[in-house]
Amino acid sequence: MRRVQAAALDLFEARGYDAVTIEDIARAAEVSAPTVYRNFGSKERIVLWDEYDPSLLDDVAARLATAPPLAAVRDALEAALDRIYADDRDRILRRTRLLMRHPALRAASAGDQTGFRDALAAVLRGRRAVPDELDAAVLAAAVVGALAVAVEHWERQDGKVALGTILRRAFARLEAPAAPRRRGR
Amino acid sequence: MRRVQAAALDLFEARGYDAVTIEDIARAAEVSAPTVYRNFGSKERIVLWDEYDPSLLDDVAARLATAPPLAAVRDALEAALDRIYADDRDRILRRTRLLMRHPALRAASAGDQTGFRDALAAVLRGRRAVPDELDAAVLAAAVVGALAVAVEHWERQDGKVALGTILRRAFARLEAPAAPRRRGR
DNA sequence: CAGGAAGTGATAGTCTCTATCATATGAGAG
DNA sequence: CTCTCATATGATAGAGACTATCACTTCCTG
Repeated sequence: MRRVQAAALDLFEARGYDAVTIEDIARAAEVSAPTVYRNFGSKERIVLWDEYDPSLLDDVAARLATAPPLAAVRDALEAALDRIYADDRDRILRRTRLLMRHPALRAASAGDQTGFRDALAAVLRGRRAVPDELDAAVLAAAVVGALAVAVEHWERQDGKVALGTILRRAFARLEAPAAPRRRGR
Repeated sequence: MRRVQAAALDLFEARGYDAVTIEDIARAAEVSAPTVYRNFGSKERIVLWDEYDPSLLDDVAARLATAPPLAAVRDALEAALDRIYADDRDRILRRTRLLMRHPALRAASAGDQTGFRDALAAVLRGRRAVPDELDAAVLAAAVVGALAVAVEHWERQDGKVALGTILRRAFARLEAPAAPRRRGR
């Protein structure tokens, strides 16, 4: 599967997402087209595959016992980031770059974020950290939005500024949304 | 175009989104299939068409002169809502219902929200209300997320609670994200 | 009335994605 | 070693979304 994704990323970067067919990818990865679909389900999923870490929500739930909601999510995200940053940084950067340049991929990614938002809201409510349904959903949406914005900001600078740093700045803004001014960057 | 959308909504509700082909819609609306594509561009757009109001961003920009960012966006949204609520409430409810039940539509809608988020961030920055790029993007993402969550909450209750009320509650949560408790609902 | 712009329908074709079937590969039971 | 079953793969056929092109109509303008 990694071989298929790697071959697909190469082709997409070389020729553009729309100009590459599933047949091309299958041929480059030395598998058949139906196999690609069995593994990934759709063309977009080849790029989006592996985007999320299922243990992240467990970590959030654990941290909710001692920390306020926003801090719990922020710290869990930073910890997850540290874990994968060393190994997968370049691959994530490549995928994010593709993602931001092709509307079909952006839409699919945004759909994934909605799913993650719902899962996060369920954790916030389940742990009684934010009992009200609407409140939990609003917080989860804000958090997921901040994460997405941070990743896009990171990509726009070619990954030169550590993603953890940007994420902290984004969360700081979330925690004090009404205060437009902060110290100089 | 309204005739095509109305016919499509009827068919989607009766048979389910996936079971209806463009040919079916074209036949029901008494046009040809290529015409449907020329007008809407894609199957999802038939449902999503007319979702946004271009003058909304101008209104936000105007309000930024006198109000803080969150209040400006909130008031502009409520005003826009009041304007369309009387006429289009039922149609929006039907479309939202379809939207939440079919992953392809959810993803497309989420992609639109990303576009709206970027446009809103540009307005916040352009008016010097939130000069920093990341700050503006975080705020815009939080706002768009809150709006989406409010609309979904509204649909989940079959539109029985006024959308404006839900939106105000969502924004109240955004403005004080660190305070988990509020007065009883 | 002539000519041009814009919208429509018809047709053909590409590509994504699904379903089905046959085949191969590998693990465990006898 | 062989039989059996489960799983993965490939090949094929097909539906349907979407694009491109062409011819035709309509309507607007000079």
